[in-house]
Amino acid sequence: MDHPVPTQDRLVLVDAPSALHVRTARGTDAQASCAACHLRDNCVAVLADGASEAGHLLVGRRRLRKGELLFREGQACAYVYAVRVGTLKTAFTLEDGYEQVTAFCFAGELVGFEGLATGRHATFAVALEDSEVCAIPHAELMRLPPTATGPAPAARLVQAAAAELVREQAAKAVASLRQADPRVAAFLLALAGRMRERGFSGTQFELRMSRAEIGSYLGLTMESVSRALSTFAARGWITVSKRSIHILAADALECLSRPVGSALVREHCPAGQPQALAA
Amino acid sequence: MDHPVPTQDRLVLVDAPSALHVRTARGTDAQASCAACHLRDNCVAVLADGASEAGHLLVGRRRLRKGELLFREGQACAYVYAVRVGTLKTAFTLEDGYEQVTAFCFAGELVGFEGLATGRHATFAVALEDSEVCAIPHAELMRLPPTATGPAPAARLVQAAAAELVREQAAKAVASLRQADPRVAAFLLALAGRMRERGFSGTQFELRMSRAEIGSYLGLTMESVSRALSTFAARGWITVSKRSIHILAADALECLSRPVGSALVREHCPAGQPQALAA
DNA sequence: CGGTTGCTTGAATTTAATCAATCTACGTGG
DNA sequence: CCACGTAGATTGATTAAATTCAAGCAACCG
Repeated sequence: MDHPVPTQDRLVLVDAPSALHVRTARGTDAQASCAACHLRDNCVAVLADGASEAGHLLVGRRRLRKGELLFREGQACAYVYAVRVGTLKTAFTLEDGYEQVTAFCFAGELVGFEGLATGRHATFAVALEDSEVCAIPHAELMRLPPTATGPAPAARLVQAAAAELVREQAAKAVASLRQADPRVAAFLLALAGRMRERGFSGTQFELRMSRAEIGSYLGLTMESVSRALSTFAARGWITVSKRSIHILAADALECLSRPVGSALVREHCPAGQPQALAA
Repeated sequence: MDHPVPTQDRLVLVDAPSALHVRTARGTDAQASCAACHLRDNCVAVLADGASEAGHLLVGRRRLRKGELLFREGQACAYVYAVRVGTLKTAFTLEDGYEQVTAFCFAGELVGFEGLATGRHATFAVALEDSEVCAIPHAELMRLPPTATGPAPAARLVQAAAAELVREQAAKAVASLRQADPRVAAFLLALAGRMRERGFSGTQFELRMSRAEIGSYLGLTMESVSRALSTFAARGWITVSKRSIHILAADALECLSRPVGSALVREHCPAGQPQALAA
């Protein structure tokens, strides 16, 4: 059975029209306003803020300990989640019990989107470290009108969905690379880029996921991932110590990860100007 | 420069508040109402209809000849397209000039979504056969209020985006399978399923894309795709003649395509079922 | 008819998966 | 406090598979 609100024992949600608040059982108000959030400029879910003045939007926070589930496969989807702190992964279970990792989600990114398709989550989400998320009730969000400062939240949600789609397509392209090393290199670079976007170091960071999870995500075995990392380290491109990564030669990785296409000719676009929407 | 409307020389769009019409230069009105569309029940873009009574929505049709581009990479994205007739592919160009196919789009499906992320298309779309699409101006669509018959078009757009995302994740999972045959099997089954959804035969159909395109999509070489198809045919699971496919043993394909993880594997197919390529 | 495109098939090569052993860090319980 | 078990990671040897290179075939088109 699904809970109307992802309450944690000590977390109670209240309607807060002008500023988003979460009242905890401790009696303190956890500031849930996007305006005050440290992710203000990077969070996709800022869509939920600003809009709140016009309507009633209950945005709750939820703290997750490492390994804790945010939602499961098949669970009714009432919320879209914005990661505030930490890292999650989403995955689905294959018939043999093996799990296929579909995404890693960092602070400022949305999770649980896919559930909007059918109203039930197609994947499950797990915290890879202690994390905190904002739970945004998407049905209510969709009803909110445009704000003075921007388009309707719905539009921003669509935009976020499309961005997610693009990211997914890019990830699929990486997984389609035929060799292991380029895939891992591309993975590292993508990770570094996302870190940098969030204001963290793009050259030195901690992997929050296991080799096996990376492997699942990339379509490789754990061993292949490990070997690729070792290879990069042996060439002096990175240093690896357990899950701590230091990128020394991003350009070398970049060069390696550069996709080399399969033998597919550009049949439809002969040299010169590709034929398009006739002017 | 981008065009406010994807006009074709002989296609002129008119505002039609109560029913969506396209006036062609020939002077005839092409019925563009979703209500009268043969895809009525299957088209994701029905979201554009019904809503039209409340506001003004210009929906244009565009006919594409085989090989013609619907939009290019980098082009400003003013429309989301619904495929009415035919098949398209979307792809992006890799640095070496080869193309990475991201999706195949059949009648009743949406194309061009990814452009909403940044306002510019991340992929290009090409007709794989003579096709016809509806061009839906998404900015206008987003402004439309909820209809009597259902939620706001915006909500349905979000839903469609999420569905697209789920599809993409599933496709990525297929591309992550470590062997070629399961990938091709999964591809065939997915294709068959989509055909069936549209009311076509799920066992006998025509591939609209080349082996190379399938390969790009699946992360395989053309040769591997060809070999997989030959193998299936040799086992009597399908018949292949050029691009015509006849599925004889969907269950065998199903069993083969069932994703198998690495270390956690415990198999899997019930006794009697073809276990793998072992004859 | 000759050239092109797409597809199939074969043989050699390259590469990742698999199987297996080892090592470390870590938490638990004696 | 330390032995112990476990989980994650690394590395090596072997095997299995896809890619690559190459040849040939069939359909199509100007």
